[in-house]
Amino acid sequence: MRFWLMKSEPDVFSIDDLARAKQTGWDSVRNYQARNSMRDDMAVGDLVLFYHSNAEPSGVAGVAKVVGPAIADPTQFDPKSEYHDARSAKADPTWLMVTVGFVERFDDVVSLAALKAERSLAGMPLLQKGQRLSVMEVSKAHFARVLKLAKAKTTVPA
DNA sequence: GCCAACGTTGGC
DNA sequence: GCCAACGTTGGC
Repeated sequence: MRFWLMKSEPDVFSIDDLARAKQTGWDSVRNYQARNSMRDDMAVGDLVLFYHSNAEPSGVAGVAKVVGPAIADPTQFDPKSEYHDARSAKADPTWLMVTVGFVERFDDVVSLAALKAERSLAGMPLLQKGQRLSVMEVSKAHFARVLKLAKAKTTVPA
């Protein structure tokens, strides 16, 4: 299995929203690299760090899990959606989404500052200058380290 | 609100 | 295919 980090603005959809909803289609991704990760590299059962961006503070707020494979993102076909894409054909959708389920909400967000202060996380893609991807892979070691910083109940399978 | 960094678009 | 202009992300 693989490990991931997915960003969401908590004003739009937070870890608490996911806890209430139990699961959600990770729609509205409009970046090809992120789409390709969902389409080609994510599998049901993979674990996800749920990251709050543009937040106070920004950081990892909990754990989620991939519970459904990449399927067409319905917002691309909705003319009323701000994510509508008139160029996308139903037979060959441009944009995809996986379904993500709730696993755990951390008692305290592991802030970006705390992640940066952790030397063993220095190689994390999230912490590299200029990166803006909303879906990115996390190594097992980095994933486990973040869980430890969060005093998480979730554990990484052996 | 500012702005650095990066992705996308479109003219040529 | 190049690259300038523009749009978006996201920390601060």
